[in-house]
Amino acid sequence: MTFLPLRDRLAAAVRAALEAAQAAGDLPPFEIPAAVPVEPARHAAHGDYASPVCLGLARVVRRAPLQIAQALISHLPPTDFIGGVEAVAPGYLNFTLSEPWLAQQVAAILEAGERWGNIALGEGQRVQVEFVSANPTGPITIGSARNAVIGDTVAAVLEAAGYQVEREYYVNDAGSKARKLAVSVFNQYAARLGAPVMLDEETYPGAYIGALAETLAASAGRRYLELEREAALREIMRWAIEQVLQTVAEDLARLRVHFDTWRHERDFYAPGPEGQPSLFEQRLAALREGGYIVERDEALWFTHPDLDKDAVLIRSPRVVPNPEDRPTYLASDAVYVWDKLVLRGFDRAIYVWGADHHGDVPRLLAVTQAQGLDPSRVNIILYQMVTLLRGGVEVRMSKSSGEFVTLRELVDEVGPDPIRFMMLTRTVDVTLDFDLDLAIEQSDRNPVYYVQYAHTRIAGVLRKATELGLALDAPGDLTLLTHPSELALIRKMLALPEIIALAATALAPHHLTLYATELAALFHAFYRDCRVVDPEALPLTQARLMLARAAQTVLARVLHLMGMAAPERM
RNA sequence: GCCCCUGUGGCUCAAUUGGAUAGAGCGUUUGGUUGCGGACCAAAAGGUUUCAGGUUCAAGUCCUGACAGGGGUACCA
Repeated sequence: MTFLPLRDRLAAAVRAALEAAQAAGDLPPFEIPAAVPVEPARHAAHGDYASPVCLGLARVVRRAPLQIAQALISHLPPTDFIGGVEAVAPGYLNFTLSEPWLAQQVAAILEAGERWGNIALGEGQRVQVEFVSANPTGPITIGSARNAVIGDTVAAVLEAAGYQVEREYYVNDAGSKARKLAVSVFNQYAARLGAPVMLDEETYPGAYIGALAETLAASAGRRYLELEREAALREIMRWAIEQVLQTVAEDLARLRVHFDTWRHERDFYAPGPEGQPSLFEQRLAALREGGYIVERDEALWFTHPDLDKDAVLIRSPRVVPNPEDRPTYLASDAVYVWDKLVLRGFDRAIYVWGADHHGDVPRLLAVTQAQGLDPSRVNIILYQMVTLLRGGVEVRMSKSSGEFVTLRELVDEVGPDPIRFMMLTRTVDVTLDFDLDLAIEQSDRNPVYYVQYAHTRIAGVLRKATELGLALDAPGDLTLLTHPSELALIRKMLALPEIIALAATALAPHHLTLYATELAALFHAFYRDCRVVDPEALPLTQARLMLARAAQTVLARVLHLMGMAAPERM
């Protein structure tokens, strides 16, 4: 069950009016724009929606915008939802929704339930959202929390918008970071058993390394000391990464983030079945055939006219001892985008990257194009960094120094709801200060609880009604809903489909927090102005109970889209 | 140097992607319930959207150039 956003329905009506006016000779022939603009009115005096289409048409039609608007009004097709239209200087068409129609929509929302807001925008296209994908070399940090929340919420929004979505975590287990993890574990393992350590390689200092080494020593004894060094490292690497991934999955689950698939970079370099070349070798051959590979200083480079540099390294014997095993990230990116768009057949691939990776964007798009794929099928969400504030002071973090706040600590301290909400309050383009004290604080300064409180408050009203013996699902006379606060609440509930369209199109999940806050505010205003449970006025009570239930449903829907709980009590 | 993001009331941010009178929260000031949960609501003050040009019927939004803050610019990922 899907719904057409009201603005789309209005745009269709305006388009029909344009065509009818032309057919009737009231407007000269001209090409009607592909997209007829309609937007929510910013001021109540302008009605509910406004279309500036006539302003832009004035030149081609060679007539004053206001005249065009007036001509359109008489040709507007009859609809049940338009209550009034006005042509206003300098040429706007202002629409007011029909109030009786608005009141009836409460029933439609109740019938839709948590499907309210679903739209058909995606037309069933398959989209992969790949996010977090942090190096599996240690616990998830708070920096990845923003990534996780953005990715998961974008995925949820796209699902609501009619896409088939898969959530994927890309496991970087083929690079030097993975080796560093293996060496780190090996060294502490060896030290525990009194064996010499490898001093010539960098290691991670975190306490979790010690825990891994402890487990390894307990389960494997001296086995890895007796193995050839590189073979031991390879095995330890594989084992350690699986261990880390397990805790990564657990930590993210505490934030209510789950993945459908975990794709391992290493698989791109494994030989194919029956001695076929690896996926990487296959893609490398294709790129070479396209003339995108140059050889220089014993290394392979990717070159493309769209790059600002003349070439980017794709494989070199100097990166690491075993170049067959360990190419650069660009090599993997090339294989991976092919894997997504061709081998697994996604229509679109969405990447969620921290802004520190912005330099990689042109490379990924170039290497996509170089393989004959349309780069517009690749969308990269770049989000700015998070700074964690405690007591008003920035908490500096660095994984390589071992000083960081883990996601697990954060979730344990403040719970998933404040984290998810606060990570979504701003556009991805803005650096985010995460105020730990505010997140923990359970007061009216904390915006997180404002929305949840509205949901809780409705639950309280419904409990009260039940105590008085009222049936919550009894049909009420919705025509009794005429109070401005009632209608304002309904108007906002009806806007959900277009909010989802907006968030899905722009890949901008922050619109949800804004919408949820506005919806909550309108419920609170309704609650103040209109007593719901009134034994002296039972018909009105039944109608308002329907409205309250509908509002609760929409609030719950938005909270769930954001991955938050919709509590009955707080 | 080059690339990316940002600059909007005291503070933190929105603005449906180029539309009319730029909106919220926090903070400040002043009020509100002998009634469904006060984690609520109302009112007031507070703005030349960093600056200078340009495009357009229309610019916070697009273009050019400054200025300021952040990030990136490895044969790391």
